[in-house]
Amino acid sequence: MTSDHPGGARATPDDWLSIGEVSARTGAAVSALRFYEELGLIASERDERNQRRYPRHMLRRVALVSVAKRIGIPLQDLREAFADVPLDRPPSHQEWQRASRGWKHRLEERRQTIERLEAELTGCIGCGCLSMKACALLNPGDALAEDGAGPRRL
Amino acid sequence: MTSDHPGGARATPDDWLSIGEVSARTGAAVSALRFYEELGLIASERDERNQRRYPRHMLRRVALVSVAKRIGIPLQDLREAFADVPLDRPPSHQEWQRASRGWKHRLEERRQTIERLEAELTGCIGCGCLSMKACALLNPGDALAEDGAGPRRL
DNA sequence: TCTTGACCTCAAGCTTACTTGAGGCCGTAC
DNA sequence: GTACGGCCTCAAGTAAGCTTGAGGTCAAGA
Repeated sequence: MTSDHPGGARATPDDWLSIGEVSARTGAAVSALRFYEELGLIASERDERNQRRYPRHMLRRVALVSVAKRIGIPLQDLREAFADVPLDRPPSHQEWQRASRGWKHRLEERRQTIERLEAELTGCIGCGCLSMKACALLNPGDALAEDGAGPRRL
Repeated sequence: MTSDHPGGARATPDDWLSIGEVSARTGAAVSALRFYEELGLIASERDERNQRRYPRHMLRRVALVSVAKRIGIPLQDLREAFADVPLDRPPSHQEWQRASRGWKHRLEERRQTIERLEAELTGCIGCGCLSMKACALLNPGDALAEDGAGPRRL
């Protein structure tokens, strides 16, 4: 999708990127790209020399993978989130939007978790974390240590 | 744990938690706790039967480890961030504060990364991500794809 | 007395996310 | 023509973060 509308054909030669080009432009290692392909996270076609050729829209997928990696979300989750976005053609605006929204939701969750932790840690800084019972960091939402541990030195 | 204040000594028997107790109260698996100890992230003493005994303040360290894990920050980073906080005694208010602040900073960075990504993804949703050049997601701060890929539709 | 449960060690195994290495093809530059 | 760079495959290795398994100790309950 690069040149202007040569009209018609979906892919003129220039539309395709080699694995090295994709690597250079996304920052992902060549070996990582091959690996992502194995996982079905991205896809490529082959040229007459059996070399991978990537359509431009694949850059976006690679970027998503890098993002997931950067913030520690498992690639498997990414796969699920973008399962409905086609790999074999540029996704439609709508397809992309739908998946993006789900993914954004995922990011929001992640951010909120961190925000909560930040707040808790701020509390801990304030209290010096000497009050173990009150420390939210110590009681992460679920298993509250409430077995009457008795007084701690304050 | 559990009984109240037998008073005085820094460590009356009741002040110490078994590995099973720590596991129950932090949610970390027993095997994980042993692993964290190997890494030097937490520490324990032994009782007369060679079983691990954890001082209460260790719960906080375990909580920190769980947090790091939850948000995908490598344990090695945690180790560095809390390197100056002693393992062999309850950290002083000051020691804890200093390390906590560094760690909070780390959390903030993480959150900001995610916020940026969220914003970028929102942009992508808005634009349908058809404009590759403008897509921040595709150009994560560094390697900009500026090789004159020519106009894209839209 | 025997069993059960909680703990111990050490070694091996597993998952995720890749990297590295060996061996080989092809096209271009010197 | 040969060296080089970029690509290919397949297998093995690596690092992080644990879990699982084998084999053993000890104390308390039926």
